[in-house]
Amino acid sequence: MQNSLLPTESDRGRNREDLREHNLSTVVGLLHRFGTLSRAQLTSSTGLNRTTISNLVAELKALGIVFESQSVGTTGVGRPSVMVSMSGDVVAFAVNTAFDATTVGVVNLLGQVLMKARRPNPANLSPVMAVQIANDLIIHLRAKLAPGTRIIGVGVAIPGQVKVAEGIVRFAPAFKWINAPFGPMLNKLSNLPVFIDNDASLGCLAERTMGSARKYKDIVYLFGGTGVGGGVVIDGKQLRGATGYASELGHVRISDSDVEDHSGLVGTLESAVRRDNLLKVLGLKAANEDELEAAILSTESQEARSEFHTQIDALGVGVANLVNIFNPQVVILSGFLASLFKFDQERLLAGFQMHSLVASQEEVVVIPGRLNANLLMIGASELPIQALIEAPSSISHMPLTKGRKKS
Amino acid sequence: MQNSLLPTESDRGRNREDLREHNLSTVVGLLHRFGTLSRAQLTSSTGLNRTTISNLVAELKALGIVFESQSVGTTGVGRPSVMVSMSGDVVAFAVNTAFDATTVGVVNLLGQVLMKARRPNPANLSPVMAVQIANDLIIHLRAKLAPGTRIIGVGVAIPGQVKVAEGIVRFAPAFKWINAPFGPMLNKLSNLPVFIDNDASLGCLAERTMGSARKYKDIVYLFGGTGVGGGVVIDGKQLRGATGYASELGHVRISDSDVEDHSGLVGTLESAVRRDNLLKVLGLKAANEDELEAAILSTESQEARSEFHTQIDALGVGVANLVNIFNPQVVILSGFLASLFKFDQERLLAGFQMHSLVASQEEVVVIPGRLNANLLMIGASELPIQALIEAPSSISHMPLTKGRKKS
DNA sequence: GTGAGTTTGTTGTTTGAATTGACAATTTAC
DNA sequence: GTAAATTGTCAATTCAAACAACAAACTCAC
Repeated sequence: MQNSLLPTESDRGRNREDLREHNLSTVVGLLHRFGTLSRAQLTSSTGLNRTTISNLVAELKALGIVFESQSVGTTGVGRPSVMVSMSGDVVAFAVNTAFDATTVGVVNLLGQVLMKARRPNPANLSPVMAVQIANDLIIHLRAKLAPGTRIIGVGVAIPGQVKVAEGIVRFAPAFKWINAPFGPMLNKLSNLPVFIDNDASLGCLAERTMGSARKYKDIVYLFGGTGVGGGVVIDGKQLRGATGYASELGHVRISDSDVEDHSGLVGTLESAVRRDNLLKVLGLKAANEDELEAAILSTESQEARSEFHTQIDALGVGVANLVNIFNPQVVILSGFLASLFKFDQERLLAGFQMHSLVASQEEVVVIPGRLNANLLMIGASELPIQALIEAPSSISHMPLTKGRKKS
Repeated sequence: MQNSLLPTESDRGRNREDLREHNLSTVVGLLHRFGTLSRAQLTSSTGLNRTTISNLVAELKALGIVFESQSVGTTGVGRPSVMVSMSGDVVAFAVNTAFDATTVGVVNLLGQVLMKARRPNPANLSPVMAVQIANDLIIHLRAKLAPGTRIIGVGVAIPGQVKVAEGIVRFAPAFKWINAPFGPMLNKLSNLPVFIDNDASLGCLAERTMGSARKYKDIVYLFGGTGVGGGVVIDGKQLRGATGYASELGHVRISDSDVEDHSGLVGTLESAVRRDNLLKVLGLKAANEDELEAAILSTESQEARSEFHTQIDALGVGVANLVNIFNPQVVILSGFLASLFKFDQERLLAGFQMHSLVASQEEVVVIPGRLNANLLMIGASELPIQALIEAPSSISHMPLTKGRKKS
């Protein structure tokens, strides 16, 4: 065999166990998206036999991932079907290490944020300190969990480029981190499986699971915060790239300008569409999302409105480029990009249409994101949840909180 | 159930038949990539049992997709393993409807082009005429096929945007076609399964299967012909987008210029990196690939070299953008883009590095394409071949050429 | 209220793809 | 020539999904 052409993981064959795991995975995935489904609905969605669904659900019940309940209300003729729901006793920790503060949340399998804790970050936050803070908050929340709660892992959202497979933060400009092994360190402290990814990519996952993009499977997502980040979902799967750095949509060069963005690249979308300029023309020192949006939508200043128009035009080019490249079903604008969108939707769409191919633009919708406060909590929790969905029986190795739950 | 959240195809469960088909598919896919493998190699690559591989190969042999032969030469200790190869009796037709001519080829499962036929296109080629010409050439070649040859379908490369699922050419600027149902028409005439896609996307597939990108599974491909087209492979799978228009990488706006490209978009990569300008500064009226490359590499004209530099700088920006977006393992430059790359590789790489993120650029290689003459023959044939790989047992429904083959 | 019709859950049986174990075949190494 | 190693083959086993038959629980028409 030519040793330069090695067979990859996808060349593996499948046996009966893989078949079973796949079907378990399919059921868990459906329940995660839909919350509660009847066994009859699972049967028709999966195309599997009644008996098989019955067995699969029984196994998931034994694993503690789902529970069954009687259907309430009328459902039509015939024997009412048993309802299957995600267990509330299975949770993931979500960590968002942002510039100003670290937030940790407890999220259940339905994407509900059960608890949250926040601690401000010190200046010059080092990776070690960041991991320590995250772990402290995890310990704090873990103590409050009901006895018998099963923890499937920790998902971490980082404002920077992440080597996903190894859990290494390759470069986080906000903290000036280079090659910080955040994942392995937090794993060692917390003794839990840790998954890390870029914050914007996780925002995209959140909108797909619980937000504006639930209906879609080909999604381009742009988030405007300090900088501009992005996420992409293709055929239901997150775009990660060879090493996990993909979907840096803010760093696409769209003009000849030599204005720098936060990573030092010139003429990029992030260099043209920027929150700091919005604050400046609005005369604001600082503002949260809602305050900024209110100011944008209410200002009468011509200077400010002119700046909005400039930024909207640049955003239109950025969106057009991404539509030409990805031909998505939907483009989600989040953060202050959603505010710009609301300020002058027509202008944005006109600019977008001017710069994208007719065919690609005709079936795409551009809409604002829906999630705000819990965006990154939900997004980060998706990482361990997706891992659970891919291999449901792995849950039997996960730790259980001390104490005994009433059965 | 919320009817706005319908379960999709990927929510289907799997049964034993799907399991079998998947394993057959895995074996065929390996053989397509590697040509010939021993049963022992198949066993270790797939992780399946010896007995299972034996059964799978026997079934594929019965389907006529593979054949077995004794291993030649020494292979080490132990009983020598039986070699398994792709059958030479199974072929696909490849159609390339280009501006000046239509080319049809016969390609076997190993990606070898067995025969080729070409006919110039008349001016103002209509879709009906194009289909007629393609079908004539198919009939011509079909008559020459050895008796007993099995035909799995037709793959068509079109210079334009294609609604892949429906086989409709949405827009082909070279022919001024709009919504031409090329696929259904050719299917009706030829009575064969027809698959259509954009030519650059198929060039990408070809380089992945038989060319420079064989080793990689995350690939960005740029082709410079009349215009600039692109193709993307993510984790071994072609990027198609929601309707099939994805990877229009030439139409990404990279500057403030208002120069139009062939689709009327301004400031795009295609508007800046253009063959016609190269020909002009070189004083050429027309040239094939090799002539153009020779002229580029040998000219002493300062005006020409200055134009090359301008185009290379634009190409550097384009490549940087794509690396930021996709984080691929490799970027393949094909057509005259490969010639520009060869003209001044350092300048291109320097420009690319200036405009891409450090992390994303550090593990990517930029290389020229390797396939030339048969690029689109191989690429187009990949469409029916991929369909066969996905569902190997479907071959039993495929037509056989008349006559009886010696068994 | 009753019975017909409909849909779902359950139980026991069947099916078939992959695996296992035992043994034969064929090579290399000494 | 014999031992060790690797591969092919056959019979038996395993087990996830499907199937068939029946029971359970509902709606609807009367």
